[in-house]
Amino acid sequence: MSLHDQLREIALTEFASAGYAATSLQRIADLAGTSKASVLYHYASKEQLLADAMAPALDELTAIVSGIGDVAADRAQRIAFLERFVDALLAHREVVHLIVNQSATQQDVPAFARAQALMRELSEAFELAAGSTLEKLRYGIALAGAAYTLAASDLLGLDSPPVDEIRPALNTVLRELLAPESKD
Amino acid sequence: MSLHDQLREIALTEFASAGYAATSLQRIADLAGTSKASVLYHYASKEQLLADAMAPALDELTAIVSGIGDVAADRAQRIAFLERFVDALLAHREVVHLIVNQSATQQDVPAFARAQALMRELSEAFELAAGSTLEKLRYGIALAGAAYTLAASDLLGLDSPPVDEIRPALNTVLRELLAPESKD
DNA sequence: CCGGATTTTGACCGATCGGTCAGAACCTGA
DNA sequence: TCAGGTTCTGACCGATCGGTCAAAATCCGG
Repeated sequence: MSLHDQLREIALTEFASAGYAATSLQRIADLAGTSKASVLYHYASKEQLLADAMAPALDELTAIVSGIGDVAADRAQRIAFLERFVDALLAHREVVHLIVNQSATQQDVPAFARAQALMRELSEAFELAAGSTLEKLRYGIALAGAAYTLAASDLLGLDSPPVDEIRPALNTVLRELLAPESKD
Repeated sequence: MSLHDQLREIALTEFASAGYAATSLQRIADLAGTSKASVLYHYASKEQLLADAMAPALDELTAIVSGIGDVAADRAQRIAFLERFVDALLAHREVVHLIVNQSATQQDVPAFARAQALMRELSEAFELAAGSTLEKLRYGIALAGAAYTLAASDLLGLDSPPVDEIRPALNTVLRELLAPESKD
C-alpha cells in the first residue's frame, strides 16, 4: 500500500482512539515511520487529512440519509432505512466513533461540521416523522444509542461480539423501537 | 455568588459547549471578567477546575450505580434504578454532555478517567444482567441513547421540550426496552 | 489609621503544535 | 549517464497554551 493511503488509515485510527485534537502530525508520522513534513506533503493540512479519512463514510451516510423516503408512514421503508443505517454503522465504525464522540466539540473543523450537519438532517427527518415528545425520544434513543453503543464498545474494553452477531441484534432492537409489528 | 463559584459554573458551561481542550483558561477568565492568573489562584490547575466542576454530578452518579442492586432478576429494582438514572441525567445535563462527548478521548485527564470508569462499571453491571448479545445491545442502546440524546439535543439546535415533559417520556422508553410488563 | 492576610494582576517561561521552505535524496525514462 | 520530476527531510517560524512569580491592590479586624 502506498504511503499516501497508509497515512490516511493510521490517521483515522489515531483520530478515533486518541482524538483529533490530541493526535499530532508528528505522532502520525512516527507511526508511519516517516517525517511530519512528509505527512504535510501528502495532505495539505491536518484538516484535509481528516476530511479525506472520513469522506468515504460520510458520503455513504449522506446518501442513506438523503434517500430516507417517507419514513413516517411506511413501515417497510422504515425497516429498509434501518437496515441500511445499521450496515453503514458497522462498515465504518471508526468514523462513527469520530462523529459520535468528537464532532460535537470540533465544529470549526470542516469534516466535523459536515458530520454535524448530517446528524442534524437525520434528526430533522425523524422530527417530522414523530408526533409526540415520546416518539421523538424513541427515535433519538434508538439511533443515537445504536451509534454510541457501537462506538463505545471498543473503547470500554468490552469484548464486542463478531459483526454477524451484532448486525441482526441491532436490527432487532431498532425494529422493536421504531417499527414494531403492531404499528402500521 | 463568589468568584470562586462563578468560575466553576462558567468553566462547566464552556467545557460542555466548546470542549475541554478547546477552552483556554484565558477565555474562562475573559467570560468572568478577571485575569487568567486569577483563575489559577482559585483552582490549582485547569484539570482541578474541571474536576471540581464535575464532582457533584459524578458523586451522584457513582452513588446511583453503586446501589444498583440486583438489576437482573427484579423488575421493580430495574424500574427504580432507571428512575434514579433519568433524574440524575436531567439534573446534570452539562456534565452528562461532557461525559458522553469528551471522556472517550481525554482519558489522561483524571476527571474524565473517573467518568470513564463509571461508565465501565455501569456497563459491566448490565453485562452480567444480560444473557445474550441481543440483551446486551438493548441495555447499551437504552442507556447510551438516553444519555446521548439528552446531551445532543442542546447541541443540534433542537428545541428541547421542558423537563417535566421529557422525564416521563424518557422513563417510558427505557421501561419499554429494559422493563417491559411482560417480563418478570 | 495601620498591618497582615487575601486576592488580583501583568510579565514571563517552556513546551507543543501546525505549517513553511530550501534543499537533499530518490526514481525513471531517454 | 544524465536530466526532470517526484518524494522526503531537518531546520525553522509564529502562535497558543498551561503555569509561575513577584509585586501591586484590596480587604478587614484591632
